[in-house]
Amino acid sequence: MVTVVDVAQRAGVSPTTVSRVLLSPDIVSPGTRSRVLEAVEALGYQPNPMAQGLRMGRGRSVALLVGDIEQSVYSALTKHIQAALEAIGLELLLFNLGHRQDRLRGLLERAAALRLRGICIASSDVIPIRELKPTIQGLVAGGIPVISIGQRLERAGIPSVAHDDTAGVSRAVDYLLESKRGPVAYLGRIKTSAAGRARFQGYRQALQRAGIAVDESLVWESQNRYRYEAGYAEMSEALERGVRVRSVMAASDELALGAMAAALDRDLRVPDDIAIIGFGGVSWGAHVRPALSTIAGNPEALGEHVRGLFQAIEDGRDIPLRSSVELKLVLRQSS
Amino acid sequence: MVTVVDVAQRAGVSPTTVSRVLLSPDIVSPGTRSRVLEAVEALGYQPNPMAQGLRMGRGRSVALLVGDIEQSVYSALTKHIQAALEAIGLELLLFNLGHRQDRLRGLLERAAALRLRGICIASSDVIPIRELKPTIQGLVAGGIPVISIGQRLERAGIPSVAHDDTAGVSRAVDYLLESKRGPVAYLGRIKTSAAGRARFQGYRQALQRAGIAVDESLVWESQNRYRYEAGYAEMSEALERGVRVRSVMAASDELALGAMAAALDRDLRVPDDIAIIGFGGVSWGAHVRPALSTIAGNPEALGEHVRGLFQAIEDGRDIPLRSSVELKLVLRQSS
DNA sequence: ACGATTTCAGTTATCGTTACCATTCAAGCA
DNA sequence: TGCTTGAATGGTAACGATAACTGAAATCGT
Repeated sequence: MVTVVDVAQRAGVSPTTVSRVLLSPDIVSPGTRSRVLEAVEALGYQPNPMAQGLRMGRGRSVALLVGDIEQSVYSALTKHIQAALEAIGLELLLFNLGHRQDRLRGLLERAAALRLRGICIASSDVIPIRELKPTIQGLVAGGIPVISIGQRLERAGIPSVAHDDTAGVSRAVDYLLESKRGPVAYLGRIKTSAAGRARFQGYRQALQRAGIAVDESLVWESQNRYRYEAGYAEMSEALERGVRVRSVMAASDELALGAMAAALDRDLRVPDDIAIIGFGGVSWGAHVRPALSTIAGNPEALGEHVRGLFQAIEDGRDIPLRSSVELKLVLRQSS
Repeated sequence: MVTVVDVAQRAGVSPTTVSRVLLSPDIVSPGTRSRVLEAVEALGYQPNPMAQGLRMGRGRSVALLVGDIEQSVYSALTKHIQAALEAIGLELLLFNLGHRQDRLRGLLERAAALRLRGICIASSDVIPIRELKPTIQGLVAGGIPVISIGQRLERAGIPSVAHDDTAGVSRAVDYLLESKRGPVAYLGRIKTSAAGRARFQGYRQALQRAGIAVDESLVWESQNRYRYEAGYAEMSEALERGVRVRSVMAASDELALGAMAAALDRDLRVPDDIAIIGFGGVSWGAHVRPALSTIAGNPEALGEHVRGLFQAIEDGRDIPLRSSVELKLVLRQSS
């Protein structure tokens, strides 16, 4: 492998100068600079990141701790974060949490030794933040920024970038209300997570604006996470009970699909008998029949924000504790 | 941060001994060893990976070059590969190719400088292998193994682990034939990729075993990759033409879903009028109505194989140029 | 035209670890 | 006993890069 010394020899300068040309070109005279650059080019020199990392006290990789890469929300996010980091010359070290808290803890403890450039936590699972806070503060104090994506952790002092769930759901419920189909039900977990609360809050806000009181029999609080079966079960149950409902705002696309399947299995027509809007904007939503209307996330914008944050960090600027990204309402066949 | 020197002082030995305890414990006397271990424990020492990497000439990270992490095949694979690598103390550096050849090339060229432990290419896209071969050979010669996952590149000398597509499709077509519904169509790209050829080969083998000649009007060669719209278009067209067909073997789940939608849109019943089996085993296949029968991949087994390969590499053993993983036929409602 | 300041490049030390060689000491053997 | 052999450990020099310091030349102001 070709090293700084090789380049230096070829350019007739010292290794330091080579380093300078690469890191802060403006403090080197134009003549020397171009000679060095030429040598770099000719020899195909690429700095050894481990030597750099050792010397500078930190590497070029950012760890992404993701809830479950297999879920499309996370894989989409991962894709854009990777692109965003690559755009500013950083690498993505991927760790799949698989929804296990102990792994998060362990990873966070290893992080300092890894000399990471930063840590992104992208998980919608409940994070034992109280317990983790000292570890995280230690990391931040040691120069390793920790940010949360998709889950608001700003109250714990962790810069967070997330979608504005309340506004998104609110807009979708507005739409369902405007179509004047009758009662709108809400399907999703509410109390178990901040995101759940935020989404439900959007539902309440929309009803409130329309001057409608929340009917408890139309709030179906699914217990079994955000999965398909729960949606199917809740919808089936409501239909069994004979609840009068013309549209459903589901807090996830899986739930929505489950609810839709339950309705279809009972020979109800979607959207004629029941309109359904999901949340998440997963790609398969467009391919099921009827195609699922949904409140889609904007992973690209999320990625851009992350890029902005890291760029700010690199430049030594302060970063905001809270940033929001707008969701968008994607209307397809189901509503 | 605590270093070897700190540990050495506390244990009353030299840094060399500490290093030895950690890397080859058996050449240190039990007494010293336990004293060192105790000091490591007490101080919470964690080796600096960059210093190690610099000294030893390579790091602990493996790059995964993935076609498109957003596709569930790849995200599932990524998940298991990450777990497999972590199990042997390696880290996963993720790069999303986004189906762009130039990126693959660029990444491969940067790889040597990154001092990677290895490179996994997981892409079903056409790889300009002839052009890339010298670069890859350079990497291998430089001690960085390159392996392919999901695409057979063994003819180019690249160790590959992939599903046995031919056997999988063959088994599924056997099943469709056995149900005696009549003509079985094949839907998918054939000539454009080795995987396409392998899958089609499975179709041919099954027909051949059953003593049936391949009917060209039942072979629908979709041009537009493996996507939904292509499936929809091909199926529609065949139906328009009045082709007599009772079941469809689709080379991807997206194609299958497209074909299914086309059939459904023409008021045909699935599986009663037309049975459909897809390929890929994506998770949403279970959630669409009717639930999609499919030939499912086995990403976990793939991950295990990769772990085996890297373990072998670490141990200095030779690795096989070709390994296969069995697909499994998942029968749901559509067949 | 002379000292003060700036610009530019080189020298040296260091980041934390491990490989190589040297050293010590005990055991084995004739 | 004296010599070889081996096990166990320590000293030191790298790995490849950069930061702090140093020195020389160039620029500046008056």
